[in-house]
Amino acid sequence: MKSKESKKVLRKERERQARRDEILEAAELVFGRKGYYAATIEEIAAEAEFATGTIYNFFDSKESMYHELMEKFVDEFMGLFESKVLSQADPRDAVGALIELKLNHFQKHRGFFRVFFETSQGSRFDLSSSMPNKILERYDDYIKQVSDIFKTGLDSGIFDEKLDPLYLSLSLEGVINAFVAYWSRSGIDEPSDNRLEIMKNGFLSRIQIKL
Amino acid sequence: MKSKESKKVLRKERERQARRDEILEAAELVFGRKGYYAATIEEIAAEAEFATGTIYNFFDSKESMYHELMEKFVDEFMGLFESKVLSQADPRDAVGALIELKLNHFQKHRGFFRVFFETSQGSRFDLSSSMPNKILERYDDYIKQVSDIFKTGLDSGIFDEKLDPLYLSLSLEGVINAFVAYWSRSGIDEPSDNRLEIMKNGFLSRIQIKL
Amino acid sequence: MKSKESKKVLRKERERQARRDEILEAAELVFGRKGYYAATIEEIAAEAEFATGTIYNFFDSKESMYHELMEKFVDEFMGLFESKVLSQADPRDAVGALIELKLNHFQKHRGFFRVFFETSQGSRFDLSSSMPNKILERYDDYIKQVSDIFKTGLDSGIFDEKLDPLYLSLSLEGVINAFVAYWSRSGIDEPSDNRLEIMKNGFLSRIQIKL
Amino acid sequence: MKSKESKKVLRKERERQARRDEILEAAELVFGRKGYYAATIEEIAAEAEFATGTIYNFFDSKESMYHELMEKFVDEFMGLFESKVLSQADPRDAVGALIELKLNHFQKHRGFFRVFFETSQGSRFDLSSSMPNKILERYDDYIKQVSDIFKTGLDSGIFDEKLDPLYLSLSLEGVINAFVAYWSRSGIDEPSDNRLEIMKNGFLSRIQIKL
DNA sequence: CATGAATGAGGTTTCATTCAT
DNA sequence: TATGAATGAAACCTCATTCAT
Repeated sequence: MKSKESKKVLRKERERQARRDEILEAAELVFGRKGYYAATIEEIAAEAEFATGTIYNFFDSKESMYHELMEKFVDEFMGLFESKVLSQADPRDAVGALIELKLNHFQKHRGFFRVFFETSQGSRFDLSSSMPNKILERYDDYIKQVSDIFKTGLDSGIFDEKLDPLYLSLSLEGVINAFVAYWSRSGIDEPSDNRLEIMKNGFLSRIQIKL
Repeated sequence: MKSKESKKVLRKERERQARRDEILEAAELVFGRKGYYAATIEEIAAEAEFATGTIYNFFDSKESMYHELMEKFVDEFMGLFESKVLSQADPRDAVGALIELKLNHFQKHRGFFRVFFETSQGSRFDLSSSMPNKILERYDDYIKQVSDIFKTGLDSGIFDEKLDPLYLSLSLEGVINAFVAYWSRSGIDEPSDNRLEIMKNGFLSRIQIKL
Repeated sequence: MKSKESKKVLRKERERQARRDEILEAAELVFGRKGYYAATIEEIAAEAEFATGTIYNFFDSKESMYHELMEKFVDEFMGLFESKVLSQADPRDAVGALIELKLNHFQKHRGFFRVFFETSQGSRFDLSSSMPNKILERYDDYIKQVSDIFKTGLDSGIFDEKLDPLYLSLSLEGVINAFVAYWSRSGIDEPSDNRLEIMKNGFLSRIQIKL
Repeated sequence: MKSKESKKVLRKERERQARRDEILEAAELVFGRKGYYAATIEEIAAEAEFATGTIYNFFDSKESMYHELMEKFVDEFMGLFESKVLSQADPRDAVGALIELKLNHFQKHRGFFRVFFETSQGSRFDLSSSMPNKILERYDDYIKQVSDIFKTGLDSGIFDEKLDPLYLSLSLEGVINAFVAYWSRSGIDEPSDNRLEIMKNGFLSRIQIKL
């Protein structure tokens, strides 16, 4: 049983974490709206309903806040990638799960997605910082894992043998990104099962062996 | 026959335009290297071998220079799109020509491509400005024209009828972008015929009616 | 006999004073380490093992805390000056006692000595405040008292008559300060009797009548 | 004979240097008035009659400006020390010249002297910066050179043999500093020959062999 | 009184833009 | 037109001080 004192400490710790998360959320919103440079700490603070200085009680700098956000974004995605995609035995299911995951994840982090995309496509904005490279490495790693899924499908004769796994992963990435961007642009918000079907059928049907 | 006076004016005008272009070229380089915000007028001026102030004899502001560059980028692409892609009678040739065009165009403007991509994917960096929207409109217009190509192919039974033209255009965009980004990231430079073949076969073979 | 109530009040008062002193001690440490500006209330609070806000239950501001510290430093010194130096009948003993006092006092408040020195040498850091001037006035007063010691010695033929009392006081100050600074710089800590002898002999032997 | 162009470049260079010097002068004034921390770039800029940003066309940062000033101060002093003091054959003349030099130099840089003193007495304000240590090293070097002067005098029997060279140098430093501070405090400005005599006689007569 | 998170004024620094030459 | 020094608005960040608990 925990002492009163220790409970109090825990509550404080929880509250602190909650405020941190609120700020991160605000930052995601503002970075998503404006991009890294045009976003100002003042705007993030206002969005989070705090004073400017308060932000610095939780984060060291604008840059580190951005990095944390980016990392959280990637971590969350990769966690789900492992649990929902890599766990699938059938490559077709894995690809389907991946499409679903990407659609959902980008739907959820709509605003920030664009900023992420900037950073993952060639190191933008601060070459001196090591973070973008870390992100890129993780991205390439992810691409490799997707390739392995396709490879399994190709080896087992499920997917058309004339295709290259890397080609397939990049294509899948590209197609999903293009659609997400398109839907995001057209301002339609609802996460539609319809979309999911379009993507799955569109992509999967193209690469499977025609019987 | 032109008068001496008018010839002189023309020469001056030509020279002015030449200097403008030099500056734009320098700007493309620097924006491509650093991104919009990290690029400074001073660096652009140095790259163009002019003084800082001189830039403002040709452009109103950093932003307008950027917009013009972007517009030029799009204009050039759309010009080629019309002359090389839309002119093709057979949709298969059109798609092939489009792939070739995009690869070449992005190869040529490698650095700026990233910046363009940032801006074309949703309105980035300055919502107050109307320019990004103009870009977006043109982009959507372009997508529509690509869709029409696919529609023609679907209607005439060349492409698999179960596919949606918009789906196909976005997919093509996405796939090419993903590959360009990947190749750009891996630092391999040579404009390879090989690549062109990979893309053409990879994409076209997937969507044509199997006989 | 004191009432219970009054005793309690006294105890509380004593405890309050004790906490004040702890804070002042911590402040002396931190000011000595970092100087006035680089010292932060947070660091002082941490050193005193209090929360930041608590400091303000005892002091109005960083500045007033600093002033009080400085005043305490001077008060303590002047108290000892009166009891140990001015009480000496023989000017030679008085000068010896003064040298000993300064060495000990600066040894004890080593860190803060530098900060004190900054402030005592002309009005440093905040001209709007009247406090530094009070310090300077007391310092000049002290110099006058030291001069009187020398004057007594000169009048009674103990010190060489050709010397000026003010000259002698300032010289004594300067010589001691230079040595203290030198020893402090070289990092040697031990309060050495040796040093005391060096200073006493060095200074006194120079100014006494040679027989 | 120089070309017109090269003359122009030289003139520009001279003017730039002149403006740099004006800023340094303003900085010396303000640092002298307020100390390093309380001095603001804005105040320095105002004093130099420039806009805030202009300062940064000449100096990298507040800190580097301060360092340059300090270094200039020391360089100038050390240059004169070599040419006017070390050149003296007779140690008595050397000591006399040193006293004169210090009085003049501190008279000239009255305000900054206090700041210099802060920094040379134990490293104040930014321990992470390497400059204060460099200053301290140079100061200790200087003390060593002064010691050598006294050593020469002691070895040749001019000064009283019972004295220690290091003791003498530190004493000389201390005495002069105390006097300069005193005179500076009392607000009397004129560089008086009288003062020079007081110092020379007061110090030199004390340490020479009485015949 | 003690706490420590929140505040926001103020300082340093950058850089697009202007303007006198 | 070309120049590049000067400008000053605006951004990031620190830290003395306040205040609700």
